[in-house]
Amino acid sequence: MATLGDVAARAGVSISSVSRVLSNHPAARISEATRRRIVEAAEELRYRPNFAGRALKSARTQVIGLVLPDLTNALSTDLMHGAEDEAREHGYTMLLGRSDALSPVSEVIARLIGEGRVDGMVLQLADGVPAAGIGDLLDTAAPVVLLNETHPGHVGSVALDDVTGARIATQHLIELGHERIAMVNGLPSSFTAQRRRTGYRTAMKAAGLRVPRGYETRLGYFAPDGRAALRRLMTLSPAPTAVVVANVNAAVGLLAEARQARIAVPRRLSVICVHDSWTAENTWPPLTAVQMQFYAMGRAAVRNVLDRIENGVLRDDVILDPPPQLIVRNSTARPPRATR
Amino acid sequence: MATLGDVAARAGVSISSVSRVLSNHPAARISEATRRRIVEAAEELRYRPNFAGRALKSARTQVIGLVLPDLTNALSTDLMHGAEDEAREHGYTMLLGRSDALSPVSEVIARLIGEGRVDGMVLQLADGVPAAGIGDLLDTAAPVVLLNETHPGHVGSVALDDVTGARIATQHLIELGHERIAMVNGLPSSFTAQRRRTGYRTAMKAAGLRVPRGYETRLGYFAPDGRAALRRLMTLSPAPTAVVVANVNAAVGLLAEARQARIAVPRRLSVICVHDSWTAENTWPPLTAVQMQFYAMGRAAVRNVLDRIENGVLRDDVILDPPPQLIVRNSTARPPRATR
DNA sequence: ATGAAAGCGCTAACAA
DNA sequence: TTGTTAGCGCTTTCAT
Repeated sequence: MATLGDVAARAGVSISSVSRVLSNHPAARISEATRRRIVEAAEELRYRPNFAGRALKSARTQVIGLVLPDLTNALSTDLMHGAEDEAREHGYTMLLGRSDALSPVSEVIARLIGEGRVDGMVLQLADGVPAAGIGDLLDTAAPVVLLNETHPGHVGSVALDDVTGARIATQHLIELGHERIAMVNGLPSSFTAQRRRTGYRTAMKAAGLRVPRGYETRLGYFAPDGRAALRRLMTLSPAPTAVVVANVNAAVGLLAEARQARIAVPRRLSVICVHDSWTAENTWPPLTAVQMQFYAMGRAAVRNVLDRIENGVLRDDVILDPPPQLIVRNSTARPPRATR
Repeated sequence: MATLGDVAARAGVSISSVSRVLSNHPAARISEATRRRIVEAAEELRYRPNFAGRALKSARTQVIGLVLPDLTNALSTDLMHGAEDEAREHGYTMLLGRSDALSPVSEVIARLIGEGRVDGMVLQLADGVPAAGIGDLLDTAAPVVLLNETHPGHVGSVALDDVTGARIATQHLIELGHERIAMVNGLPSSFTAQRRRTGYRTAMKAAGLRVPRGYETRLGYFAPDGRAALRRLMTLSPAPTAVVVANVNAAVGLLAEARQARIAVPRRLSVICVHDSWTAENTWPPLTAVQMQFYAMGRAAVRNVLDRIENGVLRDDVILDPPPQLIVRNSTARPPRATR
């Protein structure tokens, strides 16, 4: 690979002139002729600035890490796209990482920030990883912004408006005339699950509806969790006529379980979920969902990190605009006669 | 962040001794006492080797890039896990990248390899990106291994045994007694689609079955493509009694479309797909599928790159072991009476 | 307007 | 066994 020295030799100028021209130094006073010779030489040699050299000198990598617990979630895609778009517009590159049992958060942070691989990072903890344990990990050389999570004493987070999302979902069922509305939620330790629970309870309370014992399950966000939740709910008496599922993947599982148990959706049970993705369009019946703004969250998260890096601004963000949006498909309907 | 110099000062030794100890230099003859003092000092200062410094000196990053067109495919997860496991075992870090319209392959390669960010990379092209255009991009400073793709004159690729996978799927339908078997495939330009087509045709020919005009659609691997394919197939006369779908996402869409068009699966139409994922368990009916070995492919891809980097070995791999595996669920059955 | 030179953190060849 | 030193590619201050 060609270095600055190679380009300088070819253009017949000094290394520093080449550096000034190729890195668009603003205060560089370079004659047009020299500039042209340099640019030409660089192109001929297909010069590319060496990442390590630049990073070593400037103590900056122009890289932002995005660390997620599970990358194969249709929702992560939107998030990543938003983050990448925002990063690219500011001249940064995204480095996608994964955190799991084998590479715990502390290890990933040490590797990315401790070794100087990134200038900052966006971190989403896996459900069940207590934010409590990561306290001092957040006070590092580079800013860490938490996604859908807060940590006492740590400023720098971005979250969706989960409360509103769950409230919209619950209200939709209430408006259809349901009164026995259950909630299938994520683990109790999950930050988003707690907020979605608040949205659900707020809407129920505002409508003067009770939440009977057992109407809230908190088993997790995956398809098998949704299946298990439905089995549990249908043993209750009276059984719910509608259910708010806090996550689209769990809803897909719940719907499949309903088929198997011969519970007609939406005739006997209405199902709505928080989160939308292509899978929701391809269930049967197609899932009514509340679309959450993952793309916007991705952009906001990177903006939050960059504002910290470049302007020293500390901030907690909640994505209010655009707001969560109800997408009505076919898994919700009025409740069965008997209960009205 | 602490540097080698800091550690050296604290331990009262020279920088090079510290370097030797902390990077486990094999031929280093260091007294136990010194070694202990150094290790202690490093721990107290929470020393981490600076990535840029090390990379600049050694011209190695110990990073492998994994660049995929779309990371939110349940199948990519397995692939990534395999790649990461293999990389970690060899002391390498994975850098996940994405290639799409905004950051075309050439741009991504230039950035990762041209700027020296990775020591090698695994690249999967998006369907529809002609491999032809990437010729000289592959002759770079670092090895590029293609996933599910080959390029004339380029050695270094890893592929699944698509032919066998599609053959197994087709044979399953044949064994059930089907004779009018259609195939819903990916785009004609797709490498995997071509190979799966071969598997399908081989099985059909071996069984002495014809492939009537129109029985092969090649619209793509996404859910809407599967829907469109089904609509097209059902206008044919005679219509197929079974269909091999080349991808699980397309199969999910096809199944939803079948519901909507009131085509009973598997009573009137059997559906089997190549690829398995959690979504296949949660359709209705649950999808019979041929599981492909994505995890193994991920491991093999990284091994291929590392063998190239560390031993100079050039190789094209096809994952034969473990072989594709039939997972029978409920979307396949014997054909309807009339056709037997 | 251009060049010389120092130094970022690290490794390794060489010296002691 | 341990230390000194050069240099990887780059940016930037200081000279000219």
